Order: sequence, then C-alpha cells, then structure tokens
Amino acid sequence: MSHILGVVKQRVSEALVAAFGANGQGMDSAVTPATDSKFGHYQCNAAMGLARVLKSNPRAIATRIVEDLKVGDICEAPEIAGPGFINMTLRKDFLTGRLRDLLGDDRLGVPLDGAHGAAARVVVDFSSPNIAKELHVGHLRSTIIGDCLARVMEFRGHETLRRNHVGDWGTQFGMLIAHLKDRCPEALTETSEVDLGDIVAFYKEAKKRFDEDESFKERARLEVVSLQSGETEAIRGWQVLCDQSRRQFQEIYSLLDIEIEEKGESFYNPFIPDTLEELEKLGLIVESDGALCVYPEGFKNKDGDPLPLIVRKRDGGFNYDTTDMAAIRYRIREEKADRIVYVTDAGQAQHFAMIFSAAEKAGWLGDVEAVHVPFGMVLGEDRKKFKTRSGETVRLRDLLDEAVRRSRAIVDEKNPELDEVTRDQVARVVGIGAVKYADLSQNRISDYVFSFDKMLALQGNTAPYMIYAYVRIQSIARKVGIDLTTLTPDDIATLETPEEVDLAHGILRFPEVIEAVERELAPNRLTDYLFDLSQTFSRFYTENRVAGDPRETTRLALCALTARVLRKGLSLLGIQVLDQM
RNA sequence: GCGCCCGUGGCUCAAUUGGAUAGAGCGUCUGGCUACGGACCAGGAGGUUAGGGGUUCGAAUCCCUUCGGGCGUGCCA
Repeated sequence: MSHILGVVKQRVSEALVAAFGANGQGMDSAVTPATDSKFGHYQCNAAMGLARVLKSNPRAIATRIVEDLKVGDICEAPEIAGPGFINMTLRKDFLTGRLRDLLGDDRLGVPLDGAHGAAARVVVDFSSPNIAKELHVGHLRSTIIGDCLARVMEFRGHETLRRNHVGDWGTQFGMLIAHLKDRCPEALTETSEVDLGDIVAFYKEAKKRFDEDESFKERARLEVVSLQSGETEAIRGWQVLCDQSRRQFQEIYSLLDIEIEEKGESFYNPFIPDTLEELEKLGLIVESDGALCVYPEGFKNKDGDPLPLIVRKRDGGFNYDTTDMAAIRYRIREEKADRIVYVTDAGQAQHFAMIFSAAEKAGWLGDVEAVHVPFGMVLGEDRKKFKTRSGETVRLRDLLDEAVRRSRAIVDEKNPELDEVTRDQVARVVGIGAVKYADLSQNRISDYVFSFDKMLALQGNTAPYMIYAYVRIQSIARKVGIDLTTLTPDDIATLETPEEVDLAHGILRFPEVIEAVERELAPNRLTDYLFDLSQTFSRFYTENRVAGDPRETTRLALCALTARVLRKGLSLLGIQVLDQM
C-alpha cells in the first residue's frame, strides 16, 4: 500500500489527465505536504505552473482540476486558495482506517522498495579510518551518516554492503614495520597474539624516528619494498599492525552500535593490474612526467591544464586514484552493485567526480548509480576545525566518553532513585544518542559546530527530547498496566480532538519521510520529522488524558503507534530508546 | 587565478528542491503543576534570507555581479 502522499499524488495525476487529456499526461502532480497546517494536510501547486503552458487563469485551472479530482474517500472537499493552491484536509475516518492498518503492520506502512528492482544491491562506503592511526572527530560524520543511510537502505529491503575502506596500505607501513622489528620482534614470529598497547603512540614513535634518523629512514624505505613484494616477515608485521588497529576500531564501533565490514585499500591490490590493463586497452591511459594518467573531461588544474587521475606514480607505486578506480570496478563487476554510495567529506567532491567520470568513460558504470554523499567539517565553537585546547585532534573515544560522562551527571541529578546499572545504561544511550542526533540533524553539506552543551541540552531538537517522549509513553503503559503490543485494530474507535487528529497524521507520515530520506540521502529529513512527531505527541499528552479517560483505548493505540514510530525512526538513526530515564 | 561549497533573528540550524505571511530550538520576557514523568506545555518580542541587478504569477532557493568565509586545484587520503 502506498503512503498517503503517494495516493494523493496519484489522484491528482488522474485528475490532470481527466481535465487536460494528453496535455495532463506525465505532468507533475506538484503535491506536497501543506506548508502550514492551517492549509490542511496536503497541497497541490500544479495550477500555477499549468497556467503558463495553457495560457489561462490559474484559479480557473485549479477549478477544473478540482472538478475532476476524485478524493472524496480520503479528503474533505478540496479548497482553492491564493493564486491557485488546492488545499486538501484528510478525513478523520480515512485516518482512522489507516491507523487500524498500521496496528497490524510491523513495517509501519513503509513498503519494500521496488524502484531499483526487487533485490537492489547497495554498497555504502563510510568511516574509513587509517590503520595505525585513530578514529578521530574527522571520522565522526562519515561513520554516523554512513551507518544511518545503510540502516535506511536495509529497512527498505536493499541488500546493503557496509564497507570500511580503511587506509591499510602505503608508504607509512615501512617505518611502522621497521619500528616493530626493533621494539617488538616477537610479534613477527608465528606464535601468540601480541599487544602493542596504544597503537597511536606507537605510530608517533615510529614517525619521530623516521623524521630524525636517516638510517632508520632508509630501513623504512626498504621495508616498503619488502612489503610490496610480499616478503613473509614484512607481511606478518603489517598484519600485526592491522590487527591491533582493528581491535581499537572495533571498540569504538561497538560503543557506537555500528556494524561495518572491512575491505581496505590492500584488498584491491590484486585487481590493480587488470584494472590498469583494461584502461590501457581502452586507450584511456596517457603517460605524463613518468606517471600513468587518466584524463576525465572538464577538470582543470591551477594552470588551466587538464587535471589527471594518476593511476600509477612515477616511481611505479599506486595511490588512492588507483585504489578507487580498482574498487569501483570491483564493486560493479564482482559485487554487482546497483548503487554505490561514498560518504566522505565535501573536500573530496572533485576526486569522486573524476573517478565517476573515468569509470563512465571506461564503460564500467552503465546503469549503476555511483554517488558521492558529501558533508561539511566539524568545527569548534571558534568556528575553526575542531581541536582540543592544546591543538590536538580530538579522539572519538574521548569525545564519546565525555558525552556519556556528561549525560551520566544529568541522570544522577534528575533521577537519583534509579539504580547504578540503569543510570549507566541511560547515560550511555542518551550520551551516544545525543552525539549522533546532533550530527544527523544538521544539513549534511554545511559545516557544523560541535557543542556538548547543545547536544546534551534536555530540550529542543535533541536526542534526549525524543527519548523522553518515548519514555513517557512507556510510563503511561505501566500506569495503565497494559502491554502496548497487544492492541489490535479494533481498539481504535474514532478520532475526536484536534490533538488526536494531528498525532494520527503525524504517525501516518512516516513512510513518506523514509522515502524522502532514501531519495535525498538526507538523514536530517528524518530527524526533523521525529522532532515534529515528538512535539505533536507532547501537545497530545498535555491536552488529552489517556489513563482513566473514556477514550483511553483509542488513545493508548495512538501512544503505541507513536512509540513504535519513534523507536523505529530512532533506530534508523542508530539511536536506541529507553523505558525509563 | 580557476573550480566547487557556503553566507538565513543575539546564538545554533530548518525550509519537502521555484509556492502562500521564511519556520524551529537555545537565550530572553509572560503564563500553566489536584505530576498518566515539568528532561513538559501555551504565548510574546526578535528577519530587507550578506549587498545589488535579473528571470516569473511567485525567489532564501534559478541566472549575472560585488563582498565575505571554507575546501580543492598531478604523483597524501
């Protein structure tokens, strides 16, 4: 069953054909949610656009559309307003019927997607930290946004490949392996696991020696050669370093409740020769200053000359242009992706535009949709790149711990009667949820100013506000002594109060919002909706007594559905809910 | 220099992609507790959407231009 917006659009489209024949065929129905609730629930803006084409008066056209508009079963009589807006208000009995359907629908009205075919396969490339370094604030947005988009895709029924394109290959491994051989030679023997401790400190030690000691530098260079030629000891050292890093990454991903599968840069190494050979055969490779280049059209460097993707460096080595070309080819050819989504910072927009253009030129892309999902930087409150007071990059671990610590302090103050274990649980869910929500609720593309105080604020458009709405619903259920999951369609009688009607429509908008999030790859569409729904619920809660009221059962059903939408919506953001806080 | 992105109340942000009188939150001011959890609700004040020009029934949104900021601009990712 399609969502309400879809039904209204369909009806308007039919009316356009009925009113204007062939002229109305394929015309945009121009139906949107009402810009203001005083205009009803949905509005059609088609008449104004048509007026130009048909050289007629927009209000007259609106009248003709309304004459052919068959919506009596879902709306009150449409009204024409202003220059030619057609406003529609949903009937209460229609809303009631839809709510009854939802009570028996565990997908809350959200259909499995048919747009990309029954079983579309989507690659979501996100997070992507570097081995032997650390997840820091620069990885926050990619990780959180990528996870959210992946969750939405999964919910819509796509087979989703969550890919961590970690930086696990490159010249920096020379110095790391050389340092490993000195500091921890036992790591290179086949036996037990070793613990290098803080891998980042290890990296810094190696870097220091590399910068200060010429002979070490030379050894590092030789280790790179060994590694690339597959020499056993070097490979072993590399694996040890990767394992250590992986373990530290996993701690953060667990804390964030994020699943992701690592397929790092090294994974694509075996596919590089074929990739280059194919590009060569296609005549796309040009040698320049000893490097092998592909020149997609339309990109210029600062001298106005064509800008290349360098797929093999002068020294024979490979870089991220190479890997990304091999990776996109692999994802299309081997993994049969229908859609590939790259969640990286906006600064890489040109790079991906070039990769996509080159892949198109090579004939790899075909019907596959490759899309870069850019996002802005995380800024400090001084509007400069977010750093610690001492100028260091902020570690994700520290940031998350701080969020949990602060929310713990708030729980201790607000709800000291909760036991220790519960308060820890609340602190974790609210703290992590607040960090995620603050990020996802921003328009992706703009830079965003990081502030603990604002994200953990207990009011406003924040995670705690929504979780609180959910908690209050659970509290009502406890008060009444009912399991909200046991309500059935028969438990909804009629909708009476304005707050009930608003809440009903809010609940029923969920599917159209999910569709928009998926289409626009814009998580903030979902956060805006959930905030709106929470506010609508709070108004309902204030004005409409549930427990003990004659309308208790219907209202409980509204509460149950609100809770389910909140829980599902928040879970798509990667945020958990609580029964008490 | 060139390319891309951005500029919206004091602050942080929306605006369903060209729709109606530009909406929220924070802060501020006023009101509401016989509490289904006040981490709440109702209301007020606060805007020339950086400036200017254009396109059209209609522009924060599209085009041109000026100013301001960020990022990118061949062997880092």
